[in-house]
Amino acid sequence: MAGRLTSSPGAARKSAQPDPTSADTKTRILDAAEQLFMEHGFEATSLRQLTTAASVNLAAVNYHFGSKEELFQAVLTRRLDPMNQERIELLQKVEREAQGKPASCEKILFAMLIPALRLARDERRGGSNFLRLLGRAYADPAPFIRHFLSEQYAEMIGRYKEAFLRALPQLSRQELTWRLHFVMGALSYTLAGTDALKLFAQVAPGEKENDELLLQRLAPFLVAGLKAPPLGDTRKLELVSGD
Amino acid sequence: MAGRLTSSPGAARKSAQPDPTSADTKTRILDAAEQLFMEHGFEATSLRQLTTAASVNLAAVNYHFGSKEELFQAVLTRRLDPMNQERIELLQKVEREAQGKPASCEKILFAMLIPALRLARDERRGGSNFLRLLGRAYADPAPFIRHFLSEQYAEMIGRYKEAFLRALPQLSRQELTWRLHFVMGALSYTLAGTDALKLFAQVAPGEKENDELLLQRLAPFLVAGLKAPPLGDTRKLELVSGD
DNA sequence: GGATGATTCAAACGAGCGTTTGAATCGGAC
DNA sequence: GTCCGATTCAAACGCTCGTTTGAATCATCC
Repeated sequence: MAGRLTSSPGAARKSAQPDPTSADTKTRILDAAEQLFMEHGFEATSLRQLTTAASVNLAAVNYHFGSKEELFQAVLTRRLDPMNQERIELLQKVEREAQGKPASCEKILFAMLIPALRLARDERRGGSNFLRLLGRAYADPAPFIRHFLSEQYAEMIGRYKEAFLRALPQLSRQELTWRLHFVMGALSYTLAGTDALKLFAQVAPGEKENDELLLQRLAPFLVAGLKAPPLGDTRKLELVSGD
Repeated sequence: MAGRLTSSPGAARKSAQPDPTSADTKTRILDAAEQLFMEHGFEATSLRQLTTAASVNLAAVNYHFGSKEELFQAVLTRRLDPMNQERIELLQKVEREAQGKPASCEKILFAMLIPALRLARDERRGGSNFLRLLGRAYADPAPFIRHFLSEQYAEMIGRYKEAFLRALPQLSRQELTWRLHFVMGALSYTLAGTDALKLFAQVAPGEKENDELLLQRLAPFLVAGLKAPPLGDTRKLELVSGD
């Protein structure tokens, strides 16, 4: 048996150009996995098609990552870690600029959206492919994916919740928890979308509906939802009354 | 070979009680499939565990439904068809009561949510299990699922879009298309949720956060988002400016 | 230039998959 | 009581899966 976990295996190589075929084996696997997991999902992507697409040997995945599951986590962590770190830093900057006063709801939300948008526009970091993968991972029932994501998101979400609580003092902590849930839902569903959009059709096909325009439409929707009067302030909804 | 597709195979039986083990074979398969597809997703659910859970023979799925994919569609269609039909009827009722004037945004939205809520509360129709399955199906990349869902939803969504257009004349058709997309995102993500909620934790564990309360929180959020001023009315968001 | 450890490779492993088969069984009609 | 189509059943088919193995290759240092 080769020394699979004795030391970080990829330590021998030196540089990595953005050339698709000449890159590091590890990187080639990650790139192909990002693409294929996004297109077909985790379960429906086989290591054989993945390693073929990456032009590496079948055994390379288990050698470099240990297992298919660990590969999936590596694919996510490569982009998610820096993105969430950037979100935290941006939030800190927003709060610094507010000088003790609560930052505005809009600015907090933008601090959350901007790193996602930057990532989507950066082809060197997977472009919008990765965000679509992330949106789908969010809805995946596999327990290891759910546990992994909740760990990756816990700190970032916690910090944003505190910031929103100060910006929206009329909301109880519980009410805000729900609304952040809705925000993440609309966001991840939208990012995962593209073809789901065809449900609603009529988006002019020639028009470049790029990610920036998308978030420009999403932001006002979410800000208005976050600022809506909480449940108790309006009359109770009459749901499920008799016909 | 038995006459697999010569006539509707289940036509010999007569009555079906809600007893879990004494029901129709077809029904037992559908019930088990609903549960397992919800828990593990389509790909990760094997016909062997499914037929074992339903206490039927392995071959019964192919005999009664033809294939695993067709079974999945049958699981969806059993609940989705009536629910979307109810949504359409409820919308017609709302528009009738408005007597020519555009119906209010709230009422249109409620007409969409109420059938989902009714289904969620009806244990005989799968309760909230099915809605969770539906939320996950919405994010599934498998093409046959996406095509199937877009067909199932096309008419309902189209009618609601026209109604919302009248209720929200300040929105362009394109803007509304996006907002309905966000609405469906928040809705399906929320319905698929349950354990995703633990991302945000702190929802008191003893408290019965049932589906009614959930939609009571979701509705004001969505209404506010739908009514938000469209993009052009506010200053352009300054995304991705330099630091 | 031989030793050493990291990496790649072809091949195989055992398991589980969706589906098919053909016989056994059932239940009502005649 | 016999027939017949509908249904159930145990067994197998062919295939693909993720993973493992042990030898071959490569790069590096002494």
